[in-house]
Amino acid sequence: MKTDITPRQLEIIEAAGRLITEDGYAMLTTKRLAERMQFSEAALYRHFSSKEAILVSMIEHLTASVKLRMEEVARREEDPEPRLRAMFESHFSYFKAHPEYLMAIFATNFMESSPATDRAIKELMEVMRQHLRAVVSEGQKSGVFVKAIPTDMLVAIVMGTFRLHMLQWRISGRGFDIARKGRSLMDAVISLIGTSR
Amino acid sequence: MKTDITPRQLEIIEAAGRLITEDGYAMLTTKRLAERMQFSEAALYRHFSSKEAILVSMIEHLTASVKLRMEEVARREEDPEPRLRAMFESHFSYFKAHPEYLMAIFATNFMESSPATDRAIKELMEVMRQHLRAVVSEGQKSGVFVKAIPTDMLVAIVMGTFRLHMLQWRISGRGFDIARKGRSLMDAVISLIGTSR
DNA sequence: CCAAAGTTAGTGATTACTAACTAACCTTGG
DNA sequence: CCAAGGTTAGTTAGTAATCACTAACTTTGG
Repeated sequence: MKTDITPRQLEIIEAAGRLITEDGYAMLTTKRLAERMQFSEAALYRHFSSKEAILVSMIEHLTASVKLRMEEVARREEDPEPRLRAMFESHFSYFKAHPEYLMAIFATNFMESSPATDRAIKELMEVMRQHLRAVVSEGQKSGVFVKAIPTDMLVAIVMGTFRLHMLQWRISGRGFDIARKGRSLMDAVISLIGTSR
Repeated sequence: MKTDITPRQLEIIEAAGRLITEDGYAMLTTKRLAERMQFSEAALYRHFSSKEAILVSMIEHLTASVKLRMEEVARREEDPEPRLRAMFESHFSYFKAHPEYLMAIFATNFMESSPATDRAIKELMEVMRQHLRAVVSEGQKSGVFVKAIPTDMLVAIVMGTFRLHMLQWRISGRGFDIARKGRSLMDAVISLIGTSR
């Protein structure tokens, strides 16, 4: 897995993400992407070996960002509950600033279209899950989250709620404040899985 | 919205769903669909006016099924808690029997590819949400579900958990028992949003 | 008999990608 | 110092393959 990327490659990735977020995955064509980049179709292939490579690179870029941000949060916030909150805050502000990567969260539909893309998406989901699992598990140990329910189930509940929130934001055309609404939604979830109530 | 469908149309819809679930949406082409149906491409157009119409018809068919099943459950189970459980039981056994419609749950990704498909998918999500909202709201009124959290948030949590469960089932290649695992996951969710604990 | 459901043989449009060429910008050796 | 050579990033003009879809004709069941 290559994670190093040239500035020009990043521009292309961002443009591709924007196209998908705006008009859907089916509308991401090399022609349209080249138009957006204000250069010819052939120029794309000076930076990427294939269209698939652009997608994979984009998902890997997002994965790297998630890793970085989650590790930063883990360093900043020690206690499970504020840390869980901070993790979502980080996601919300990131996607607010980079809505072009929203599609990667829901990329599961063009899954099975190519093994490489498939793998990259699974990796992204897994990275998110692992970071979530760590904090939830710790919270259970320290007694702030309920112990009666298996860690993986709590993780599934939290992650599922987060994903649906992102999806509804996207469906609404980003028509509401993802951070504000997300904060209160996550407050609700945390209060539910919390032991204090 | 047309919901009446010929037997032959249903066969085509099922074949299309199977193709998408097996190989991804990008692999649903008129050529491959015709091959599956063991007839020529042109024959497709004796039953549907366009490829888009097939998709829309498929989603509407699923929507109709959801409506029917949820109404049946509402008639069978009065109390909110067992009714919520029965709703998910119904979904699990339905998708177990008809995995070809799984993609429609995640269809939100190829949204914006066409307005008609877009509308049909939104309608499906809305129908599911409304049935869920009804039972959750009733449970809050009767005091079996927590009142401190707004209905719509509880609905988002339950629905998000359900969707992620379905997604993981799909990612795993339907490699586990969706009903068994789903039952305990939903037990966990219901215990969390319940007032008894 | 005729309509419903199939066939063959195409259509133009679009797709991702490539070959061949070039202008501008390093790098390096005499 | 400076020119020869190499690299980078662009260009134009294609390519074969595939796409959804159609026209015109045929078969068949009630």
